Order: sequence, then C-alpha cells, then structure tokens
Amino acid sequence: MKTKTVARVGRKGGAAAQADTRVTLEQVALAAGVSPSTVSRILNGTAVVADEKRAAVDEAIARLGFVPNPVARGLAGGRTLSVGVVTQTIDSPFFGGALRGVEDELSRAGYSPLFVSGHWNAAHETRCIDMLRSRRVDGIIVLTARLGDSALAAYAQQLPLVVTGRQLKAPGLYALNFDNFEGGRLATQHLLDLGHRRIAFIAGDPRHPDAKERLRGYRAALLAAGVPFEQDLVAPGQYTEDSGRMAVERLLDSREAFTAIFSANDQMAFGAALALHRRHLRVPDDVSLVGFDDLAGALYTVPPLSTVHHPVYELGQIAGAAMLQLLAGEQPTARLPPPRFIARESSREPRQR
Amino acid sequence: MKTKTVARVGRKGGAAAQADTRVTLEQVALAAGVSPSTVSRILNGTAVVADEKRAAVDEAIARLGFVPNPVARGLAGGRTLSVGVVTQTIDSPFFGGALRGVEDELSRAGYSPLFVSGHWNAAHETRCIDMLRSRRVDGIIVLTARLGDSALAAYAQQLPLVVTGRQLKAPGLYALNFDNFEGGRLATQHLLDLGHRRIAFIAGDPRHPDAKERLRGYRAALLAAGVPFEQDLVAPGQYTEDSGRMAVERLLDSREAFTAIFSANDQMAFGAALALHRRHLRVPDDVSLVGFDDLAGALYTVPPLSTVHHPVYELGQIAGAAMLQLLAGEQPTARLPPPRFIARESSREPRQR
DNA sequence: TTGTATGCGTTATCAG
DNA sequence: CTGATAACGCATACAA
Repeated sequence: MKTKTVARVGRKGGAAAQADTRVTLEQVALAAGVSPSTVSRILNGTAVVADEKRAAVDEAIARLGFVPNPVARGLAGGRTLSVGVVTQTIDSPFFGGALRGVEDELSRAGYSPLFVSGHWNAAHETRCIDMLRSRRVDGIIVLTARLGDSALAAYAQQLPLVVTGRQLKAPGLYALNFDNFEGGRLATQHLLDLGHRRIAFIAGDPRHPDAKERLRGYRAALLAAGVPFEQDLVAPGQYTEDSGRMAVERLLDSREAFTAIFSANDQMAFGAALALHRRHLRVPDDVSLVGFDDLAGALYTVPPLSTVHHPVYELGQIAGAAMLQLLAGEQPTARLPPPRFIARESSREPRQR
Repeated sequence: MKTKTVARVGRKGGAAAQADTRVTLEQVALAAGVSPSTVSRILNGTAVVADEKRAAVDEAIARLGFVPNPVARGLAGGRTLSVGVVTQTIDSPFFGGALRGVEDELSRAGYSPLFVSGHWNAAHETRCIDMLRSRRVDGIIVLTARLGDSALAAYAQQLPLVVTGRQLKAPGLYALNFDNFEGGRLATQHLLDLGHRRIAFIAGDPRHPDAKERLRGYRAALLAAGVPFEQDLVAPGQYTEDSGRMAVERLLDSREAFTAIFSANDQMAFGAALALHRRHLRVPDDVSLVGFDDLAGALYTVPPLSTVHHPVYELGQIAGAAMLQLLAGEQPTARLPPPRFIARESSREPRQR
C-alpha cells in the first residue's frame, strides 16, 4: 500500500488553504470505486464506459474538485495541450491583434498559447523554436518569420506548423497568406482615382516578403494607369515610425514633386505624418497620405488615416483554428479575407496649383 | 534491460530527421558511464561530483545534444521553470512594453512566461490564475488586476505572486506600484506653470486605483496653486481612445471654458486630439493637451504629445526580476523610478484673448 | 467493458 | 561523493 493519501502540506504552514486543488486522478478513482484507467478513459473519451461508473466518476470529480495535471499528462501522453507562438515583438501594434486571435481560438479548445519573441532575427527564431520544442508544445504557429522556407519545412516534419506571411506548401505545414499585392494595388488605385499622378512610396524592408508584394502592387497599379514608375519616388523604410519619418524627410529634401504618399504600413505612415507636419505640410490638403494594415491607431490619427484593412485578429483566429485542425489530423482550408481599402480623411484629390 | 534505446521514428516516415533532440538523461548517463542521478546532480548543481565524471558527462551531453525535458522535470521536481503572467489584453499598447520586459528578464534565467488575458474581468482573472496553477507555473505575475487584495493575498499563500498597480503587503507577495499621484500632480503642475487656470481632466475608470490616484494628483496640484477644483471640468472616461474622444465632446458641449486638457492616459488623449480636430480646435494653439503613460505612439501624434513618462518596460523587467528573487527565496526590494514629465509639443501657454 | 502493469524523463531519498 | 530505487500523475498496451 502506498502512502500517497497523506495530505500534502501547503507552503510553510499558513492557514489551511481552501480546497487544495492537488487532487489526483488516483484519488478520484478511489472515491468512485473504479480503477484509475477508467477515470482516464472518461476524461479522454478513449473508450466507452458503463453509465453507472461514469456517473460515479463524474460525481467524484465534481466533489473533489479534481483537475487533471497537464504536466503529468504531457509526460505520459506526449501531448501538452499547448502550442508555441513565435511572434517578432510581443508588443507590436501589428502582431498584437493576431496574438489575441490566436489566444481566443486556442483557449476555446483548452489549448494554451506559449508566446515568444523572435526579434526579427533568424538565429533567435531558431532558438525560440527549439525552446518551444523542448517544452514539448504540440505545435507551433509562426507569425511572419525571418526563417527560410526550407527550415520551416524541416520543422514541419517534426511537429505541426502554421506559418503566416508567405506561400509555402509542405507536409504538416499550413501557410496563411494575406494578399499584400492586391492591398498595395488598392491603395495606389485609390490615390490614382482621386487624380494623383505623382505618388511617393515608402517601402518596407525588402527582405520582408510582405513589403515586396506591397511594392509590386503599387507598381502594378501605376502601370495599369499609364503612370510611369519613378525610382526617385520610392523611399526605403523599415516598417517603424521613425523610418517613415526619415523617409519623408529624404523625399522632401530630394525636391522631387509629389502630391500623395503611400506608406507600406501604418507605422511608417504615422512617422510620415509627423514629418509632414514639421515641414508645415497639411494632410490631406497639401499631401494625401495612405497607409497599410489599419492598426487600431489609424482611427485616431489627426486626421484619421486612409489605409488598407489587414484582418490581423482574424489572421490569428484562423491560424489558431488551423493549428487545431492539424492537431486533429485534419487538413485546414480556411483562407484570409481579401484586402479592402478604407478611405478616411487623410486622402483627397490633389490641390489645383 | 529496457528497450528505451530503440530509436524513435519521426512523424509518418519522411526523411531521416536531423539529430533527433529526443535524447534522455538516461542515455547521457549510459554514454558517460555514470548513473542517472549523477547526471541530474551535475545539471542542477545539487551536489559536488568528481571532476572526472563531470567532464565525461559534459562531453556526453554535448555530443548527444541532450536537452532536459521540462515536462518531466516539472513532474518530478515540482518546478516547471515557467511563470504565469496575467495581463488584461495582450495587445494593449500599455501592457505590451511590460510583457516585453517580463519576457526579457525571465528568459535570462531560463524561465518562460505564460501570458494570459484577463479581459478586465475579475471572474475571468480567477479562471486564468486557476488555469496557470493547474499548469503548475512556479509563480504568477499579475499586471493591474481587477481582483481584490484579499483574493490576491490568498493566492500568494499557494505560490509566489508579484502584482503591479497597487500597494499591498502579504507573505509570498511583492507589490510594485507606480506613483500615479505624483504623475498626475506633475502633469497638472506643468499646465499651471504655463499659465493655465481652467484645466479640464479626462478621468479613467474610478474602479481603477491608478485612475483614482491620477485624479488625486490633479486635484492636489490645483489646490496647491490656489485654483479651485470644478467638478464640471472633469469628464469620465474608460482609458480607451473612444472614451477620450467622447469625453472631449461632452466637455465642449457643456460650454464650460477651458484652455487645457489633462487626460488620465495617453490613449484617451489620442481620442481627445481627434475630437478637438473635429471641432476645429488646434493643439496646442487653442487647447493644450497632456497625457499620461508616454506610450510609443505619443511620440508620433501630430503634434507629439506632452505626457508623464511611465516606465512600463522597466516595470515588466522589475516584476520579472522580483519573481525570480521570490523563487530563489529572497525578498525583492526593487522599486519603480519616480514619474517624470516629458514636455513635447502639445502644450504651451494659453492664448491671450 | 474494466482492471493491472508499465512507462514517460526527471528529481529526491535513501543507503553505501 | 555515488548509485539504486522510489515517486511525480497520468495514459495505454495488455490481459481479463
């Protein structure tokens, strides 16, 4: 006979804590008069059990306030009911919404997300993924990785992977991609429709697939409208507010004429707005400004920013749901909604000279 | 003899995965010619071992690429090297920085944060904490909870707790509080120094201790300056952009005269700026506007927002470090730096009539 | 359908 | 200083 039934004492004395939640499956079995395996079966639905015993177990579980220990579960069953989520920076206004979507979706199924930050660094992403694997997560969601396709495909052979921000087909992997090209096209088209012909573009980091696609959309729209593309109207940025601010300053210093700016993301557009303000240029009277992503803040800039809506929350939700499907052995098929342009107050027809 | 040495096959066939990281402590022991206990001792520094054996084990670990399984560790040792972090919304521009600080600090010591969102709801916070406890986190950091002091103190009897946003002393608990009163006083004083006398205040939710303190600081500064406090100049808000926008609209509709607005947080100040813009009031020429928190976005509003700097990243770092100390049996003593006011361009002396 | 026995990978408690 | 050996709490072949 074992001595497991000895009540465990709480941390250093203290008042008798209320219903210590450390009840084990074995105790439940004992209380219900069945074997531990039966309790386990009921918990996991692994097999059919007699209604009578099931009732007894359910009652015991409720009475004792039993809650299974995920750690033990993980060791024994190999599943931890947790999935890793590697993002770039946990406090990014862009990824934030996606994280919320992932969390909402996973928790609905009893899974917990394990968030880690990759810091826009492939080596660090690798460490993060290895750490997650060592923690035995059941799967990993990678939001916009720096890591190469082949590295991701390799990981996918070891455990289910959902990646965003790229096209990629591989076994055990599901890729979710937003139509950045179309988004870039829409934003540019909006400015063209207003009558703008000289439209500056603040680009993102060219190592970023999203950024390249958005630029491609910009060029495609110009081409379709018969407006020549001019390299001098393209200013490089890094997707940060400050890089947007500096891009506009360079643009202005170049004395290149333009009546509108399309920024490859909202964060750079925020910086751009400040740079314009500093040069006493008003938005949209002197210069129209449109962004991309529709961050929460875009609604509250002065004036509110016209931008391409990027469904980040849904992106997170869908990524979470896809992971759940992968885990269940199903093949996900959900896709992201198409981009739509939100015209607010930062863009209008160019001023007559 | 057990059959553990049988190589485990990867997921459904596939190319022979590179160095399968599933090496066990037992295999290391075997390879090094020592007992598993010795390996464990070396790993944990639990006891002194002969240099010779230590070398052999270190070599075996390196050669086999062994990495301890945290799940098994958690089961056997009772420590999971993970700490729960309950925040309100994972994508909040305010909490984001704190999460980053926590992550940076914890990971430095090999701990992983487990982020969960409480959604500004005491009942949900309780569920989150219970979930974290069931996952056997070693401690919990609670960022600005809705939960009452007594509930937190009770939890602290079960596992180490670090809480922010309140004063509280209890065994096993460390509270970290920012001087919101002084911050509110500083912001108001700044406006008074500029010559403002009719200063509107956009308040936060009064259930929020921070919000009450900031209001108290506002009143204290007025009092010290001999400026009468007027209830009609106080507009309630909920710390969201939209509530700030509506607060200003109500203020303006009330026809109450004011030359400056102090918003209890930056998010509401962002909304306030938009409301002023809509009414064709310029910041700071017509109305001065100051915020509180110094969010990343405050640098890029047009014009940049004068505000009280709230060291959120440091808050996270210190909370993480304090948790580490608690876990090590030490008593944390670190405190938050005092508030400082950052004058930018949204505030200036009132216009002469 | 249900119970028994064993293993999951590590730490901890013993002797030696 | 080191090595057996027993937990840790649960899942799961296997037997009944």
